[in-house]
Amino acid sequence: MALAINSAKKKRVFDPREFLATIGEGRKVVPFPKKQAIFAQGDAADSIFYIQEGKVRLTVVSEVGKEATLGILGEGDFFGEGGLAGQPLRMGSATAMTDCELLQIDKKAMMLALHREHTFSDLFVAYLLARNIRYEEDLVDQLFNSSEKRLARILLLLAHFGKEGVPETVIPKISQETLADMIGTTRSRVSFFMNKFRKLGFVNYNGGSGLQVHSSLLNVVLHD
Amino acid sequence: MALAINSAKKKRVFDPREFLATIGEGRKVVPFPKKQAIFAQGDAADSIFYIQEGKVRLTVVSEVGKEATLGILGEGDFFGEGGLAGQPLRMGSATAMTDCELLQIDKKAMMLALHREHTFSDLFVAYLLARNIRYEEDLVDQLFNSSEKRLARILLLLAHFGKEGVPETVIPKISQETLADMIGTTRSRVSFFMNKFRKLGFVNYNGGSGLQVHSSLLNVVLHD
DNA sequence: TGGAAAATGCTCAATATTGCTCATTTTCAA
DNA sequence: TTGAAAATGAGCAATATTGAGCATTTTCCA
Repeated sequence: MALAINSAKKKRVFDPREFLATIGEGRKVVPFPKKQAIFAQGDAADSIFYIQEGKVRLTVVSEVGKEATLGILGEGDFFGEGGLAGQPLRMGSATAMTDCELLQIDKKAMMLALHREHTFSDLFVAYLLARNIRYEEDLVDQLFNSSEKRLARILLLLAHFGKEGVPETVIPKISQETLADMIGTTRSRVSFFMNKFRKLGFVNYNGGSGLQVHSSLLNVVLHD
Repeated sequence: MALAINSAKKKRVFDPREFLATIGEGRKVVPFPKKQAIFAQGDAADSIFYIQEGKVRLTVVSEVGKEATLGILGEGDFFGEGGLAGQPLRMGSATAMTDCELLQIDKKAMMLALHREHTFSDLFVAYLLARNIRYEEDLVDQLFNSSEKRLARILLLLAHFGKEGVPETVIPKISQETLADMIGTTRSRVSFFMNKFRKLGFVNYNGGSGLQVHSSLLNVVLHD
């Protein structure tokens, strides 16, 4: 499903970690081992998270049990902010994809922090704006593109989800099932297109754990 | 296409209009007659808008000329905020659906205003959070539901897009073409489902300009 | 009010997508 | 290392969707 592969890695004039550390009460650093659930759909939404380290996957499960992946977030991203908008319960689940170090902030403490420090408030607004733009792009992608193009787009995004600025041509392990959940199609389809892409030389993956993406070639798929 | 029928009508502890009026420089009230373009995809994005009165439609056009409607906004909504996040150009177009009275605020003035008044900053953050939630819902809708369900959902949302709290059972004039753009399908499909819904008694529309929605019945479609 | 433009309802063939199933291959923890 | 679980590649019939075209009906403005 239309995944948001965020990574709020901007030039750091202001270090949110440093500021967040100054929130006394209502804040704690929590480590999560790989695969652990951070929160589940339906839990009370009384805190928000900031990723200090690691990758987190956000998912939603439909009434009939279908799963969608709404985003894969990385260092510098916030998540679980729905509570701030008055949502009493988590609308989806969050799971650690790698070992993570998260900063968990109580809703109340977060609101106070937003008032205390303009720079922090600015950072949060910037984050929300970026997230909005990303959701909008995902939506547009869903509305305009076929599942083949959506797959190509997600692969490209994943390929650039590497370290600071350095495009990874090798995508970390990700199952076809998850890819299907990300672009809103079935695993059949993903398998079909992945093999097509492979035969055409757009991607490379042979048993090995890594998936190699040839960005410029995949771009062709995206733009017809 | 996955339209966001927003309407930021909350309890008003703080009147944004009043505060916005105090921004001296860099702010002006602009009237837009029905159907007039407010800005177009590709324009410079150097201001943001606040809707004082009227309805505005946000659209995007794809490379191949397909059009998507990203949202229909109403009183109390902001739009064109992409510039605040650093987007130099408009990523889509905004058009007045009715006669509108908009407050246009320069990017710089907006940023100053966010600093000057905490309450305003809070309001804007709340708006962004609400928008995020809405985009997320639209995305989930796209990922999970068939076009028939998406149409049902949009009709329900439009039906509740009325005056403060009072659900409208009659939806203002909206073409099947626009509906198709909103849910990401073709007019054929919309025509097909609209007639199906009509035959089943879920909606009513006979030439007359209004479309009547039987919410509880349509809800059945949505939940199978 | 007369027309032109827009919107609607329908049909149809060509595709795309789903939702299975099944046989292998890979991965991973005990 | 080994066995169970997860992931993959394929095939296939049933559906859903697209993208056209075309005849009416409605809308709306000059």
